[in-house]
Amino acid sequence: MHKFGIENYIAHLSIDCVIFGYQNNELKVLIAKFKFGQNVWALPGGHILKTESVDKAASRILKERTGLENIYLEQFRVFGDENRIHTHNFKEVMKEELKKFDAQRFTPSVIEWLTSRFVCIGYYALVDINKVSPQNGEFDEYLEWRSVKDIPPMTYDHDEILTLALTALRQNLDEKLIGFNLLPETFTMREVQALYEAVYDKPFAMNNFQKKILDLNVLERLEKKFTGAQNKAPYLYRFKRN
Amino acid sequence: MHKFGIENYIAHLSIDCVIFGYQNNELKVLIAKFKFGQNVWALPGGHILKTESVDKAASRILKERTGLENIYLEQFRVFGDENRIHTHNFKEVMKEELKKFDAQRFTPSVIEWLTSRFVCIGYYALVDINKVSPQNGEFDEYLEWRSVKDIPPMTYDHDEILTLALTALRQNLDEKLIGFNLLPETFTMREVQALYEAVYDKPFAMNNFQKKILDLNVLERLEKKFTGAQNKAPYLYRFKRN
DNA sequence: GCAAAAGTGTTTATGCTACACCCATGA
DNA sequence: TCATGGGTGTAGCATAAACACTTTTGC
Repeated sequence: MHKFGIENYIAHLSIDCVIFGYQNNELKVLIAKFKFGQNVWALPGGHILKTESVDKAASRILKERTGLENIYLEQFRVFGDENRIHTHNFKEVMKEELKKFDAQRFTPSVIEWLTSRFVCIGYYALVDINKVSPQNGEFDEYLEWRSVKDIPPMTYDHDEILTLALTALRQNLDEKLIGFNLLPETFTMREVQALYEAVYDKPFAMNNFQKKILDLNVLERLEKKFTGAQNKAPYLYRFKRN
Repeated sequence: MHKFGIENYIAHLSIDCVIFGYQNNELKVLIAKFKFGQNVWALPGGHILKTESVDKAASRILKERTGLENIYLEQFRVFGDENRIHTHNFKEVMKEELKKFDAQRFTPSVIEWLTSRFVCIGYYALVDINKVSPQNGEFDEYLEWRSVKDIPPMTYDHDEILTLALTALRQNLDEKLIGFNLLPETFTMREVQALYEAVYDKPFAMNNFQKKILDLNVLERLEKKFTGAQNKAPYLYRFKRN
């Protein structure tokens, strides 16, 4: 493999992505376990080509990790502390490990570039978890969907980035109707409610919730869904396409 | 003057500031008229030192232009289009003018650096307009407070940056109680209302507005303000410090 | 029929809007 | 005493929360 092409990317500026999915009544985040170090976790991220827009870079990075295009993506904050990388212990581990990893590809100057100070643009993404086939990045041992309630400590300031992404998601879920990006094509009202409960980590009353969602006038009711359970079959809904 | 120290700054990353003030019942923005070109206007901006945080860079830039410290500042969006500078006519004007301006200070490599592709972090600031003494930047002929309703076309995508700053301000004014940063130490309820009317560009009913603001429980009522007008003297208020 | 969960209707509380009214001030 | 604008109270409306009830499904 040829040398890592630092000259193609904007230096000192990176993107980190908080990829939200929803499964088994839990809000989940796709995080990466590194090959380096012991039990080192991080948010998927990447760099911006000198010739591409920041938004396109985020889409590209998302596609590389999930295989999906046209993902719902939202830029939510810049993390620009001067010490967010510099004072972190993991920086030195990273330097050592990169050297051992592939000396051809990661020359001293590349390693210096990769471990220098970075300003990070935080994006969050909403995906239908069933459609995603996670793809390891170059430094990833594997990717894993983890409940937001069970996130291991992550490198640098990634814990803070996740926290603020969740805050931004909560603020936008209602207003921008983005929650439906987390659900499959058709879904029951109960599933929408369970999603909201997972995001906000609190219960909603069924009748009021249903009224609120239907009053948004963005769903169309389809046929009933017979599950074989001995109770009334719930209706399926679909997001209206105008 | 010595050479412009590009080596001290992060390349391809800049900050632009929308500085809001309030005067004569109008919401105003501090914008700069350039020495270069004809009638060229821009938002105040600057670069980020390699050793300083993004937030501190924004504070520094604000202090350079307004003389104020501890300004209310909010990062609201990143502008990362790959062509936001590149395809803009003004880029070529800028290159020419910088060369003529000071060939010692603006060497070809510095000019190349300054007119290359930039990703911009947008901040908005709220200031008490009476406390500000505008200071010209290096390229500014003068700075001017202009009503948001009377902004001349600005360079690059600065018009869009201003529009989105105003959107962000409107979203935050209520929730974060930031509006009081635009007012002097003490003020009447009528003045608060006029400020809100200027920001949202719509009228509010006096009694309901007063109730809403007082219910926030963040103001303390002081003595009356006698203006000599032949009507009931309004109370002065002050923002509570806890 | 019965348990389980879906779905709907009604009442209550809350907050916002609109209207009506009173009060202080200086000429 | 009057015009002017400040300040307060209350009724009406719309929205949201709480409570109660009916319906469907498979055993």
